[in-house]
Amino acid sequence: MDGDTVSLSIGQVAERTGLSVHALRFYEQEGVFVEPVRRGPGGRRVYSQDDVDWLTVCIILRASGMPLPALRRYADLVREGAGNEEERLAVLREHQERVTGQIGRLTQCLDLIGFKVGVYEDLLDEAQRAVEQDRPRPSGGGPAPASTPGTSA
Amino acid sequence: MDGDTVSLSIGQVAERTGLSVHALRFYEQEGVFVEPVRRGPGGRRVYSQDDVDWLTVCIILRASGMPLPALRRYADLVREGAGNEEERLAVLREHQERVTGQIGRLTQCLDLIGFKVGVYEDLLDEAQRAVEQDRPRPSGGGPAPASTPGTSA
DNA sequence: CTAGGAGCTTGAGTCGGCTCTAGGTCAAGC
DNA sequence: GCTTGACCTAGAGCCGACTCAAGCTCCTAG
Repeated sequence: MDGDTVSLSIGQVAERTGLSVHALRFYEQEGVFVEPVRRGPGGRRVYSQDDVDWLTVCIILRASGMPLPALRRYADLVREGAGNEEERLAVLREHQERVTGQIGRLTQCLDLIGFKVGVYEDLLDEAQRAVEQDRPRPSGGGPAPASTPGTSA
Repeated sequence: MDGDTVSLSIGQVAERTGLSVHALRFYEQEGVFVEPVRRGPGGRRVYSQDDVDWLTVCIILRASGMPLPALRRYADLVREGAGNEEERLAVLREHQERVTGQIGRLTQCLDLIGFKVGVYEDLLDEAQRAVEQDRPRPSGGGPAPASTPGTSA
């Protein structure tokens, strides 16, 4: 790999990961990196391609809701080296389940939202049709909207 | 409906919605309710079945990541009464897209996680097979795990 | 030689969404 | 009369994950 041949400043890493320089320093402090971040002249951080690759994974895990402590734990295990693959797997599996569950819950919510969107679309469609036919909407006898917040709002 | 016939204390509502009494008071303060919560003797809150139904919707919207301000806006529109259905629809559609996007992103993340889980499973499978055959694992020549954090860790 | 820009550290501030505390009212039961 | 328990208000505190500010060191260009 070319992990050794590239060396990036914090600004460059921020640019290509989308993380802020603040977040990068924060992550370092939180022990998210596998290797301690190297330092160049003047104490400046020097990142390798491997660091960026690792960050890419981290970003994905974070984006899917893995809490920082779990991420740190995972980094700890990787840092320890070979021999703890079961534990790494456990961390990943736990997160996998979290995400699967979350997707399931969101999908359920989406059903309800879709249903309500449909209700309002129908409502507006009808109103629109009434207008187009130059037939004033019945204002007293029709189905009264918003009378039962739980189902119609 | 039986919205008028039931009247519940804050504790009962907490019990049947799963929200805490704190959260209920907080939501009220944040303007999440459509009707101002009625008060009984001694200034105690009295909730109707409609309130509980509305809360059920709120819980689903919150669970799918709708921010409180959006929820309040939606409640505001419903409170205003008929005539603003387009706006309600807009709020719902916006949220619908948020959720769809979120599910998409989570699904992508899940792909990567599944991939990594698979890698570790294979790794451990192999190790297990080696042990069962009473054949000591090669410790120097095999594929070295964790050498490229981005893909193997 | 000085101004700008990127980086450094430490520590404080922010935001969303609750959660908890303090101090008080009220009704029921012993 | 006293305790208990559910409720009230106002306001403080907490958690996670950043984000920002102050005050410093460098290096480079004009």
